[in-house]
Amino acid sequence: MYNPDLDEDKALRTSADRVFEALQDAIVRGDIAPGSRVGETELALRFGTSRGPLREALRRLESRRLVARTPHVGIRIASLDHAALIELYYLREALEGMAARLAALHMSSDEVTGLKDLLAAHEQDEALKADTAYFQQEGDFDFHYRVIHGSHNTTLTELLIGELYHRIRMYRYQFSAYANRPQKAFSEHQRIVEAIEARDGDLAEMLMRRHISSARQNIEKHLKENP
Amino acid sequence: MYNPDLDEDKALRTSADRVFEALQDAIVRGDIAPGSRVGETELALRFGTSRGPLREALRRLESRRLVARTPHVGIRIASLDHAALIELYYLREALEGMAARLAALHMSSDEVTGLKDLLAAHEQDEALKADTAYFQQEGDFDFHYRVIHGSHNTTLTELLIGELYHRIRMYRYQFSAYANRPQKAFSEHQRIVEAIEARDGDLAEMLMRRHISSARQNIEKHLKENP
DNA sequence: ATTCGCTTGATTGTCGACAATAGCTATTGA
DNA sequence: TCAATAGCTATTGTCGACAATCAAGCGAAT
Repeated sequence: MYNPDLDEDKALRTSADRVFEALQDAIVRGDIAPGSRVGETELALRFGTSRGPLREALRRLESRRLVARTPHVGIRIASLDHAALIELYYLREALEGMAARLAALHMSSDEVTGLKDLLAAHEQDEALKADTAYFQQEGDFDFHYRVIHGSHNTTLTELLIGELYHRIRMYRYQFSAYANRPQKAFSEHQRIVEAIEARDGDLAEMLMRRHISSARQNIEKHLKENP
Repeated sequence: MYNPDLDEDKALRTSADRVFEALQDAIVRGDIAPGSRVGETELALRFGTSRGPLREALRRLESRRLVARTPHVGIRIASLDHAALIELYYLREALEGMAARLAALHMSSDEVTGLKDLLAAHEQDEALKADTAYFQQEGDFDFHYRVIHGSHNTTLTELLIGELYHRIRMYRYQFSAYANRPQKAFSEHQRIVEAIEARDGDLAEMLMRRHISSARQNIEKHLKENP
């Protein structure tokens, strides 16, 4: 799977950058219990550094809402609540809808070809054929990453990939496998690519918004059935 | 004018928080030249603290893209380029369009009344009557703040107000007064409020998107004429 | 018994010193 | 004269120690 932070060329040299990366991964993957309080000394020891660089990493994670901090008390790992997850999907609907519109206008023909090839590869995927949730977990991100990058709007890309997607990934790790109907999602992906290839920005935006909106409704329905 | 960071209740006690606030303001207002390199010791002295808290503040400002940092070299104040400004307006179009849609669905009747009162007050504003740019600088933010809050989507609100608006304010301070046709903007605001009052989410979103889109086109036209 | 206040312990906030890296300068050789 | 290298200097990265603050536990008084 594509990892956005690898784009920051040059190995993350400073200790603060390393611990930022490692801690973010630990939080996203759930290695540290969501909502739990953790001490700075404990974390510094765990990641093999001192409290100085650790605190710098914490401030960046605070900006990404992956940890919450209260002065003189300590830090708390972000907890997952359903309301915030739904809110994130509204954000995705707006932002990725715009990304699809811009992708239809600005993607190079090479990028469009690459996107079509990606979908062709997905079509051969065994997990997709079996209608398993696996496709959603991995291939879905690839598709959305490509469309977002295709917008050629670096601010939009950095915002979606650099800040919001980590939270979405965290939710997926926690409540895994929503029965997201991979085959339905796949056909929606195909229609979006067709609109992009036709350079129809309006249609691409509308289809992407529907795609994400129905994913949200699916989650809401799932949450209503399983309290 | 409304300042979002005042919402974080309790006075910003820690030194890192104070310098974060102060430095952000200095950057936004242009007190520190955009694109200039600044030393950590120099900044620490200027804000009356040591390098520890200062570096924590810098990491948060780095997340907000107000400073850029290269390891072992130093930090550089964010520079303003026109391409990024245009990109920001596409983001605003998507996000504030969604905010207007949600505001139409979720705003309380008291909030709608308050919004109408705000517009009535703007109508009496001397600067607006004279079609001066001043209205755009201050009153415009108030209106947008209220709509964004009216969405009752805290993730969306924090993203727009906490992170993106500082960059927009920085641009406004730099290339001040775009001749944004305040009276035209005001009538657009009125139509948006009417749609919200009618609980017409589709219309509210469409009007907000047009409003921001035409502001962007106005800037693009202005930039084309003045290289 | 309950509540208020104090003491104590632990954790966070801050600072100054030391180590490491990058960029600049000067020197030397062709 | 120019280029390359080596040393130097200034700045950033890291660490450990000290100070400040909060929370919990204990005790006493109503």
